[in-house]
Amino acid sequence: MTSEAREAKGATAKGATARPELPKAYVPAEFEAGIYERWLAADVFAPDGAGSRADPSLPTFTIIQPPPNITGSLHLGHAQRTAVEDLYIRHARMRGHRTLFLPGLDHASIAAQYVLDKLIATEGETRESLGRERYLERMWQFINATREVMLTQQRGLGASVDWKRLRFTMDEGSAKAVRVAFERLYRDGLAYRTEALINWCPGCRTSVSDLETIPTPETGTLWTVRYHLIDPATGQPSPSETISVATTRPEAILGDTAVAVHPDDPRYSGFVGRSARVPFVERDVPIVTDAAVDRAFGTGAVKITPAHDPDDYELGKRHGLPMITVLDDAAAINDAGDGYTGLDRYEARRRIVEDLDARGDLVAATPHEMVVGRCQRSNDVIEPRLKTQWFVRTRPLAEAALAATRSGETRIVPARFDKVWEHWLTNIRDWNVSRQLWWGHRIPAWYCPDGHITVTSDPAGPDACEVCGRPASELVQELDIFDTWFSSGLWPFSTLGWPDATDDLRTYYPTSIMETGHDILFFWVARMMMLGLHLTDAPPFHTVVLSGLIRDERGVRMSKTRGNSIDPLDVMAESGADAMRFALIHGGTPGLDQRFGHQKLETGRNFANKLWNASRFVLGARPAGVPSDAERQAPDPDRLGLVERWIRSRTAATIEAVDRGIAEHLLPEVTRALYDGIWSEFCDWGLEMAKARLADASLSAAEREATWWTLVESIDTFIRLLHPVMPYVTEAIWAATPHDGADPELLVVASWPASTGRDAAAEEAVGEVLDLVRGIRNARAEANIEPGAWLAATVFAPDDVRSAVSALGSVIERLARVRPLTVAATGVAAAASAGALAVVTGRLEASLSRPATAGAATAEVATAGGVDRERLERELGLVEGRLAGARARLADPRFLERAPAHVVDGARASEADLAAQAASLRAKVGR
RNA sequence: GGGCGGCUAGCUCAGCUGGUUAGAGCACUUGCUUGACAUGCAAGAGGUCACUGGUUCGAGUCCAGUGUCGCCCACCA
Repeated sequence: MTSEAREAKGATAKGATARPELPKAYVPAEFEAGIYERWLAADVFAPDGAGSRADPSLPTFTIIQPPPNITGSLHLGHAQRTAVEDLYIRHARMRGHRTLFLPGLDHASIAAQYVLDKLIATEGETRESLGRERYLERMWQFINATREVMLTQQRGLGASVDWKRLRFTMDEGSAKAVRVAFERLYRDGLAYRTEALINWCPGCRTSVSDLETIPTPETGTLWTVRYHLIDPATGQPSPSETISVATTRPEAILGDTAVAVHPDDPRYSGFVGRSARVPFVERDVPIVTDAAVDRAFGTGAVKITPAHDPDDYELGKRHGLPMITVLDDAAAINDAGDGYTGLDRYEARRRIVEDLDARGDLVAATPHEMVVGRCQRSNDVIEPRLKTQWFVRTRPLAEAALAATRSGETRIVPARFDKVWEHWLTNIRDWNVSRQLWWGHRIPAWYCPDGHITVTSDPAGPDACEVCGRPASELVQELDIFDTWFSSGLWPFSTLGWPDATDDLRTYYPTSIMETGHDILFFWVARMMMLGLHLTDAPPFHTVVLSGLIRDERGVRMSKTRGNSIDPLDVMAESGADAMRFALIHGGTPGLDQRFGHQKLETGRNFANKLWNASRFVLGARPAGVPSDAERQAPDPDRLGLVERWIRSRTAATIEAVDRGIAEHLLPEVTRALYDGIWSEFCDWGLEMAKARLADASLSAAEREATWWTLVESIDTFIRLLHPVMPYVTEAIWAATPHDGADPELLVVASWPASTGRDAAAEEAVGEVLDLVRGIRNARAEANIEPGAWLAATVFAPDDVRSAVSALGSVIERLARVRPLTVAATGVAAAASAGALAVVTGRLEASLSRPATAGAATAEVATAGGVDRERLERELGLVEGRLAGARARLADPRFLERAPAHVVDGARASEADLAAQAASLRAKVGR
């Protein structure tokens, strides 16, 4: 039967298509898209998909994707998120777990409005000009476009998500979860409405949380202003009696309701209890004492504006001071600021300073280093301001979150973030969840004319005021929406159907790993934890894995405005998704930021290319006796030589290292183990040794087949191990490699390899021989032997390794380019023959010379002086140095006494080897 | 004002619970179209592990402190 006929028959018999050959060139763009389509067609991503091979008796493994903001396209940070999450998911899937990787998108209310406002501005529109309804229509239109871009990017990355479970924080499921969550919190006394000092962004026209207020250092001005005391006799300000206060915000004068001094400050003791007149508004305010006043700052007297400063607010509450709001939504002066009404805050400031100066009450103006809060989104200076808003009481929620991490129920990786977590949750303040925006979930609270509050999760709203029974028709719903992070905070369970007791919730919750950037630990992770524990009675995830941020090649944080952001699609088009995933994972030390640049991508692409070509070689080296459609089989254990045993042992070592890396969440260790195992060991040595075996005519056909099956086995193992990192190239190779009956059609659902165990004897013997090969190559290079020249060699080996060296003869010949090769007992030729190159490595030695040829009697290869002394002297120096070190250590009784036995034994063995090596080298150089 | 992190080869970074000679990629030098791969192969050069002190038989690794860069938290007018 011809091979073609056999292949055709095999294909027919098994009903399978013939294995394709790997194309010669590795071009990721040519196969990546097709492979993703095959995965989708086979329905292998979903835990309950038709192609799933999960073992239902194993625990489920769930990752809910941190939903990217729907405001635009994905950047490299998202790509990194996805790469890491997909690695965990693919690994768990191959281990047979039912895995759910649930994709999603976040409506990002404030960020989305910020982007859309800019967009409609180019069309000559504003939020106000459109009105709430048309604005929201416009928003949906906008996000329906961005959504497609983002989902395309996700597919390109190779994310093995369950698309039929795709969720959005503005979908009906999320809306319901938000309503129910809020009602629960309200009924449990954990959500309340009150007037409080909040952070107001005049640009976004909304309040923002403390986290969204970025403290920004700035050089401002500290103005010293004179307030006139009231003369008790006349009730009028005294021209001469004054008290000077310092302020960085003169416009806030308009809202002053007191002047405060320290109770023990002798400078002002006479003023306490009297009144001072606030300029412009001509209001008389008391001079009060409060220990919060810093006597050393400014003049030691401070003007108090309770409605516009957090310190003043607290002080005002303590002293029962009136709170006068002087700024409107746009941060212009309102009606309370008589004479300045309508002026922008900074214009008002300028005018007030001028006017104070004109009155002669401006004492000083000095530059002042200070910190102002700016809006995370718009960068506007935040104004503290009194507003009636909804808050979530965080203290009890935070305590539960702390208990979960302290007990180890939930673990944070890397562990050092525990401290940050503890500190933040211990000092947490109540969470302002009201936003005066339109794009988001409207707060389900209704108010009746008497001011009663009714909260309900019923989408139709309440029937009546739950306090006084007024009918629904008289109630008005809150206009404010929720902070976008409120819906995100429900994400791990709202996506699984909560508040309903769905199958998904029961099966996949709590989730396994929450992987995200450390920059949103508080914004998001802490809130999911707090809300999850309260609403579902379970911590929403077992492990929090915090990744670093992606920076550009110069270490600058990537952003679109800086113009240094990279579109993952561009990267993938150029280098392939695999290369990008490898680079992102390889550089992602847990919790640390990484710089990302071209060279790292090249490393990834080259690595994929290496594996591709190694696979091509192995597949092409199939011995004649093995049919092309043969099922994959383990190599015959009775026909394994040292080379095969070494390859299998090193492959097992790679499996172990990869398993360890994943278990410990040290993903760069995973890629490092794969890179070294595949490239530096398997390709550089394993394949090269195997070539010698495959070409060795003295071996039986069965032995050569065992060699080949060993290579196939390693390739098979490597593509399985590498699949979670580089899913495409490994799947492509899988299609071309032999499989057995237990293997599925697609690698994505193949089983995870198990270590076949290490072979210490083989590793040791081959290791010694490889050292010798390196030594010979080195000597040849230094002696300027032509690379192609064959030298005759005698290898001297101690008794216990001599047979191993002999068995590896063909390997040594091929790799060191020596022939003929003779193996002799150590000590047979202690002194090198004249003109021969001497090589001493570890316990092995070699002597190299020109093979005798018909025409030339000379066998000299070394430099004119016979042995090349210089090199041997240098080696001897090194060895003697190490020997001296080893002896010094062994001479120290405290070392012998206190170091553990295996360390001492190791030192003794090393001393013996070094001594022998030194003796041999000394003999060679004639010392 | 607290807290955390980085500081290791020219560049970018590994180095887990302390154990002989500190690694990789890129860049560099020399030489190779060796029938898997020039997206490659071989050989090589390059580091007082920021500094000071301590613990230890032994410190890049642990402790204390210093410097420097960066990040997080924090209501001083």
